[in-house]
Amino acid sequence: MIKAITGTKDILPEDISKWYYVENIVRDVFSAYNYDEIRTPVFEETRLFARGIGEATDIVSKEMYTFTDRSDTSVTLKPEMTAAVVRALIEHSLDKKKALNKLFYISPMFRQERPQAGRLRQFHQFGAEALGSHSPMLDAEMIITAYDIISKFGLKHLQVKINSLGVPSSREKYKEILKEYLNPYFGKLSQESQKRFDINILRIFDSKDENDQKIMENAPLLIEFLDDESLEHFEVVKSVLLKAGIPYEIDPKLVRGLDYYTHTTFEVISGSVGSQSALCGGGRYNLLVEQLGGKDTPGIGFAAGIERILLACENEKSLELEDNKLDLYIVDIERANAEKIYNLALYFRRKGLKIEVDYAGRSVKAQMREANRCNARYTIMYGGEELERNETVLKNMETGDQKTFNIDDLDAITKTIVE
RNA sequence: GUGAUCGUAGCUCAGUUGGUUAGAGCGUCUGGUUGUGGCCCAGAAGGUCGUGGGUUCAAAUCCCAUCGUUCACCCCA
Repeated sequence: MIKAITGTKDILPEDISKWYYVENIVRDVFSAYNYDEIRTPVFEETRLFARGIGEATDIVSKEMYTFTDRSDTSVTLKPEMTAAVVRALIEHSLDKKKALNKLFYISPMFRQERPQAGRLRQFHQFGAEALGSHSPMLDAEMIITAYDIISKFGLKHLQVKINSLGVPSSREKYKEILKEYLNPYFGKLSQESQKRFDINILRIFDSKDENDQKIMENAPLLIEFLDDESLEHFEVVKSVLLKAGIPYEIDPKLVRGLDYYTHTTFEVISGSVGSQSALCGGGRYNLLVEQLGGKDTPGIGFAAGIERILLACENEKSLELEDNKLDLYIVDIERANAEKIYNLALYFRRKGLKIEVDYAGRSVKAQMREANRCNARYTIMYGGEELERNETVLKNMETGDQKTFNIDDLDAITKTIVE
């Protein structure tokens, strides 16, 4: 048997209503904040991601689906969306047509990691990118938008964490200070953290090792070394969030792994998805557009994992989905009127009603069972002596009531069903 | 990439110290008289016991390999 690739999942009909539910909310809320949808190809030239995300990041160095196509171009299935959106912005000069571009997307992403709860190799994200403004109001708005969307799924115990990474120069300075602080403890750090010391020292804050955490308790924090402008920017973000009633907390240890972040970073965390608790993550990236060959354009964005959100919703049983109901099932009493019944079905279907009939010539009992399984609101019992009198029976499946109609009076039948 | 875990019908699982034709519940299909569902009852279909080797008179059960699952680490949404 050929199976789906490791880390990929079929979304079966029984689950599709959840996806519609999520996607509808996402589109509605983004629309309220005046975001327009953008769709980019699933694959791009490899160097876009290498340059945009950072050669040294885990995503680029060991997680991308990269291959050469038949014309020897190295292409990569998109592992995240920001670089692709920025590429499109530059390529189509969107920044010149409009001062501020507010874009959202819903799209599959690909990363070759070991699957676990809340992590797949093909997974789906929705997210947004706003390009063209330095305003801290926009940072706050982005966080509010993300929070608004996720709140609509009825999840409890959400945490919003924010931090500021400042500008690269102060961050570099800070890294040196952190190195000085950690040097005496180096031998006591966990192996993982010893590696991080050189590769990405900020990540040591994230360590799950108890001893590491103890050492980091008294470490100097990046936020203490921010320049005045970054601090002021951060102050505005916080005050807007406060007024909007977003229950945020400042997490000086919140470090994002992608190279392009500057200033504000944030995450929305849920306690009900297992170990991969970040439902959503994002931040400001003022240098990325220029880095990818565009004009100096500030940007900010976030991405949210749809599978993780659905996992949280399932664990909290927070989604209230309506049953998928069939309007009408037409039962062929004598199993001899297939063609007439099909035409009848056609009539109702073209009226926009959801109709099913039996294709297997089964017994009335079997057809009724099938109607029931389909959650049919009504059945028509077609045939028999009623048909001889040019009549047919409409049965309400919930109450069991039956009404007789003239077979030609389809309007009356439609009316009853629609009501 | 590392560690652990599990792999028996469509689904959830049972299968005793290796011993005859591998079981249950749910689901599916049919039927419980002539044209009516949800409950109930009866019957039927459905399994290369993940795959490949090995040990043994005998393997779903023991050993090895391999593929896959799940969870965690790393990292990230």
